[in-house]
Amino acid sequence: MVRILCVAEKPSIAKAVANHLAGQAARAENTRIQWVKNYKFDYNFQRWGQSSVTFTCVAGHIQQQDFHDRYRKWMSCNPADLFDAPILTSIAEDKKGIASNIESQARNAQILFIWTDCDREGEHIGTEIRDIALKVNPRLEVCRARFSNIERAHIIQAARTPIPLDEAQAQAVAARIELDLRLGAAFTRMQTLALQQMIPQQAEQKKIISYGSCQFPTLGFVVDRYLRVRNFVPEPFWNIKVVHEKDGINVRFSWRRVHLFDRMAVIIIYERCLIAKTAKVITMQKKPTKKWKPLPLTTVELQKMGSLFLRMSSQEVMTTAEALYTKGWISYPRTETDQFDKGMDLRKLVEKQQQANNWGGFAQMLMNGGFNQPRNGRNNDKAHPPIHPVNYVAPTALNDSEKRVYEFVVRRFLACCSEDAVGEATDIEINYGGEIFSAHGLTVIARNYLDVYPYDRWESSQNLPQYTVGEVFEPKEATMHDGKTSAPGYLTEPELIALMDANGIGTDATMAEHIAKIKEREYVIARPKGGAALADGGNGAGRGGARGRGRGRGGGRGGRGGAAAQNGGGAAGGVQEFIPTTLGVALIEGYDNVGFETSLSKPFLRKEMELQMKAICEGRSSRNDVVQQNLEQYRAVFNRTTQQINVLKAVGSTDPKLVLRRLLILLCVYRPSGSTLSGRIKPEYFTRGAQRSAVETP
DNA sequence: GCAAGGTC
Repeated sequence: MVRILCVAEKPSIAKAVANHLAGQAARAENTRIQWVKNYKFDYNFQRWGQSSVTFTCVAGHIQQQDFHDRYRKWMSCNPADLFDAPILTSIAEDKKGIASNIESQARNAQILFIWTDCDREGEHIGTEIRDIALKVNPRLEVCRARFSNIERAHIIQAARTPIPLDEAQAQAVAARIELDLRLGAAFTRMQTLALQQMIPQQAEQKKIISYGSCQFPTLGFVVDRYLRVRNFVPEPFWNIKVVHEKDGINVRFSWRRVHLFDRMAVIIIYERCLIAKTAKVITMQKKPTKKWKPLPLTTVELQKMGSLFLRMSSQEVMTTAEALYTKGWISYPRTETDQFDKGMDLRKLVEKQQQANNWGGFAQMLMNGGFNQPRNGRNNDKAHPPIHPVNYVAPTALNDSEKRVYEFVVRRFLACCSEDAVGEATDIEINYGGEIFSAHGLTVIARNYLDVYPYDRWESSQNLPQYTVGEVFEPKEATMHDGKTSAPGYLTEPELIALMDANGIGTDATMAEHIAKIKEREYVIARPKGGAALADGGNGAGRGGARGRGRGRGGGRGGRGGAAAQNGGGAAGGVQEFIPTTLGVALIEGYDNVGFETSLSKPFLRKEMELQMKAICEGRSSRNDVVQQNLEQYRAVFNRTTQQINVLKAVGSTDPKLVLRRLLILLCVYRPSGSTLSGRIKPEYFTRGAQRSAVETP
């Protein structure tokens, strides 16, 4: 029989695929690594016939790259040398056991069949596995499986039609790895060595001042918003409100123009209304409306909702979700997919939740005919299904944060399998002195999914009385009001995640880490939203007024803290907001003003790298070209920055308090245009959209 | 003492 070695990217895939192919629970041999098993069974492959199979796995990347010893010590070389210092590839210390398992299994095999995830990183991991195996057995025939989920039929089809590894994709990843390492190390050392001594706090604690292609843009978003808040100048506005009493109900009409920034104009319009005396109904509409149930859960959405409603940081949410996954309660928590595969038996999963105290009744209702197929979003990573519960677990078996995350995952899943909420909307429009005013009402008729999903709110407003078109009435009140626009809030964690996602900063699995990193580096501090009072007086008075300003806040999910209270009690809303430290602002401002068109803090560089990786994948570019071209560009920034810091040092300030101030000013000396730290509004980036692209607004 | 990516 042919001997075939199959290797998956992670234990769960190895187990699932092995069992599918074996047609039963495959025999699992223990290895020296606790979570890695070698599954043994026979299988009749279309290509090789009846075969003896060993199915094992790795756990992500196996190799690691680092500089030679000579360059590894910080003081052993100039940081600039890292742009072309030789890089060593070796087996990562904690992967030695995994590598030797592959080696010993490969010795006996004739064919290496790779089952890593079908994405770029998976392709690279595949080449790592191949290289290790070929070293001990050069005659191995190597191929990979193409699969996008672990449904039985799909897996069997993949086993039938192996394809070659995609060399180009692996090369693209190799380019990314090399650039991240060289640039990260070079800039981190340079910044730290040059700036640490100038900042007493950093020097005392030997704090690193790191640079990374993801952490810097992440910091950039926080600083960007901070400057918007700081530079915000409230603008006074005026508006008109109309009230009419009918059937004992006070109907409040709001102005279609919302508000105007010209007091005189509003006075004139207001007088026209008063002179007109009566208003005429021009629209009276009642129409059915819906609030759509949520989409199937992706990682990004889990992190956003988690930091909004579960009183946890996105990193805690992820750590907890991973624990729940490892214990077998929820599915793989790293996925971009918001569509359930048609073939998936969702009812079976709903069924398991019937025994729950809190939502069991709802699950039963779904089983008794209430079930609806979930909506489909636009994303499918072809690797993993949306996050969903795979088994029921009693809350008593979970710790506090696990309880909250599990509950959220289950409720979200049940909501997806439920029905949209149904309501009736009433819209009334009146013409009053030539101006249009409107009133909007909502009656919720059937809550449906909302019953199991307290994180969404949709409530009936006051019932509006019946009007008829053409009806004329005299308003009870018409009043003119003034207000002023209010500053946006500091960036919250869910908003930051949305920005990172929309601009392709990090992956769903790493975004939370980058956020944690800029906290750890003391580039930003996190605090509960609305903690200390803002200079502008917060959100109170002018909330409605902010609508007309166009440049609003990013996420647009401001006022929904309420559901947190329903869900587990305690303080409503645990949303964190981020404020950059002086150091954080200095770094971003500094690089923004080094004098290059695109700053290191902007997401475009990452986006650019993404495009170049794509070019490698499509054969339009090569790994070497991309690496060299990028290194050249960054070297210019590196040299310029080093120069500027040297200028700063030459000043020889001894007053530590003034040093940072100087740093800011000096770093700004070379800026091309007349922008300064104060009084500048930078572009706000994409906050929505599945496309992973950054757009520089003019 | 550096990065970001995978995963346990």
